[in-house]
Amino acid sequence: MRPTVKDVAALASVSPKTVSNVMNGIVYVRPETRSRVEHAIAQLGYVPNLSARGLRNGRSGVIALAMPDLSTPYSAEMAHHFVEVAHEQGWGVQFEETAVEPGRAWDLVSRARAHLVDGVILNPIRLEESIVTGSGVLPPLVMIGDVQQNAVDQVWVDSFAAARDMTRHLIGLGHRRISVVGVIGGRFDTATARLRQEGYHSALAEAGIARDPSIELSCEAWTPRSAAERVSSFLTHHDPPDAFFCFTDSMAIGTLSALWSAGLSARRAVSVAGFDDIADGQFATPPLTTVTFNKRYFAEQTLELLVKRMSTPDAPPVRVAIPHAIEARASTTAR
Amino acid sequence: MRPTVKDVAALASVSPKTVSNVMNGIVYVRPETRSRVEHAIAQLGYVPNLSARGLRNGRSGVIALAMPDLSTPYSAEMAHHFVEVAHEQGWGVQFEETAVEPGRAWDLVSRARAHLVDGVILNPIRLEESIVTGSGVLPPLVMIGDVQQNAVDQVWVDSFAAARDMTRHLIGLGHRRISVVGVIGGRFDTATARLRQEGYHSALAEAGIARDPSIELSCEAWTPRSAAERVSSFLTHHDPPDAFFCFTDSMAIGTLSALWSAGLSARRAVSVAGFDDIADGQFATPPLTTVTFNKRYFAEQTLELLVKRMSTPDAPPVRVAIPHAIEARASTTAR
DNA sequence: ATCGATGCTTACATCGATGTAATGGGATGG
DNA sequence: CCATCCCATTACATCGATGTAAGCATCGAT
Repeated sequence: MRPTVKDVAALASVSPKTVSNVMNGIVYVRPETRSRVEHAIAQLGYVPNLSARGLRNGRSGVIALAMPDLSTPYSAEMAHHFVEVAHEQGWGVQFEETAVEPGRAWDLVSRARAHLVDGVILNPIRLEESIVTGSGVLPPLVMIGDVQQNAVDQVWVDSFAAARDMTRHLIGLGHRRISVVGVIGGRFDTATARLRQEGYHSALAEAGIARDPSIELSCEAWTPRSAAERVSSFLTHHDPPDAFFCFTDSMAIGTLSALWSAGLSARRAVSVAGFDDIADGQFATPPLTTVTFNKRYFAEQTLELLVKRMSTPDAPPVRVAIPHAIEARASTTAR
Repeated sequence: MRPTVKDVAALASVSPKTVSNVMNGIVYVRPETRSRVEHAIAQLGYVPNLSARGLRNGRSGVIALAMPDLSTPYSAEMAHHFVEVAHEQGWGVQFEETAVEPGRAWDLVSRARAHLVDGVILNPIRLEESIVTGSGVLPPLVMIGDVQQNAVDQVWVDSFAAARDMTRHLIGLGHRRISVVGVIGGRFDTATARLRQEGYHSALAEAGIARDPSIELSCEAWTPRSAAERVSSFLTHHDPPDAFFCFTDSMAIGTLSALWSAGLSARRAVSVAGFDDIADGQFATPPLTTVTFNKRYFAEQTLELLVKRMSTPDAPPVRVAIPHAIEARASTTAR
């Protein structure tokens, strides 16, 4: 049977509350009493029951992180940083995946309200209306990503500006016929895709390049497979463009693969750029030019917002933009 | 203020316990009463407080997953499957990373004992003696990976056999001078590296090929970067081998990158094989030959063991091996 | 020596859900 | 029409930690 405060108290000949005082360290406890209690704790191997503590003071010390799909390298890197930063501050992190089925995000928010988690970091693909307009009070919640809303705190990278900057970069290298991979289309429509597409259009416009819908390629999913298939089928019917700007590194990797299959060396013939700066992008062949941002900083800012929100639930929502930059590597070259 | 069973009970004109009975569904409740209660629950937006429930019946409904580094594609894919399988069975999953600092795994086990999690899935790199020999009772615990022990349940892929099979595959393609990447050496020493190295040696021996320590390359970490650096420096001093067998796909990707930088096309000149079958391996250039296994099945088996362990803590430990296979792709070709 | 103040420690109630044992109402059979 | 049994429902206690307010020393000052 696991020892409780009672057992510790009995062994140390004090009351349960004194044990609690020793552990929480807010109230002053005589040094001699303290050491007796600490000794008893060590001797019994006592560990506080967090369910009981959570019930009593309404905090579990756990936050939830909801991402569309944990298995993608991008999500994994973000998750890594969130777990690290949270851990350093004493938080546990519980995971959810939201892409698997609709409504998952809502489940999660419910669980938050069930007090198993004290707050939620949510990365929606689309705006789940149910969350923001949901009946009742929302748990402390920070959204990450591009979804446009102003009901809750949000941390994001400016997809529009970043996509515009990347397109400018490609234009600066002398490319004119720049294909984009991952635009909205078919069943696929996300805030992120929309914004990146607009950023691309904006850069084209300012350079006086006409849009060509036939080289704006949509994918069923933002995966290497989907991009590879789309680009392959494109290449069988069209001349290769000067460059491919893929809306994620994963799709860029798929695109490189498709070019390789088609016998086109990305270095010589066609530039390829990505977005997200995932670790493996540096080791693609050739190393991938991409949009980078400080993921660790992103996680820190998000957690800071979340913790603030916990203490001041009624403060007006805040939006924080994380700076981005173009990381030029060998996959994009001058024409 | 969040509604409680009491509020629901009052609204439905029943007792709190009846509300509980409706929700847990074990005791029969008259349909009319049931619907009245359900209506009240919906109307109030009632969600049970899991801390309270956890306190009362000693279960939190959450398990912990501890992996060395969540940001690697391999860990991410495994994590994805664990989260999915667990979710389907109603479990929440809490994450920990163990590679960051020694002792992290032990913290985790403590937290388990604190009843915030009902069980732990642990992927150690080395055997943390403290865990198995640790004082007191262990929480329900399943280890995944190659670490040799027989104190607790374990699920694993037979690294020795798989590495032997892959080496046989390369030998079968006509390769004789087969370099391995990721062997133990320097500060780096893991059970997995050791077993894969032994499997490699075993296949060499049965083919009558002499071992050549100068082509057994150790890396500081099992990352693309580390492998790329190691292989690059190797290639500046030695002739390229017939093939590289990398102990993970991540290292294989780094190796491909190094070969590319050195101006060697992996397709024509040098075969490269990996291990783990991460998603991006298929989209490497060329697509990566690798050791594959059913990750979803791995997760299912692990969770099954964990749940069994929860109900029968004193049953003898079990070890489950997950079948593996060689997935031959374009990165390995006949000589 | 007594009063008051200071401050460590204690008893008790509480958080919310649920197992246990008792209660009450209704149906059935004689 | 009454006794009996059955079963849905209820009152109460409980899980473990901790806030609240009372209690009890000890010490200093008058």
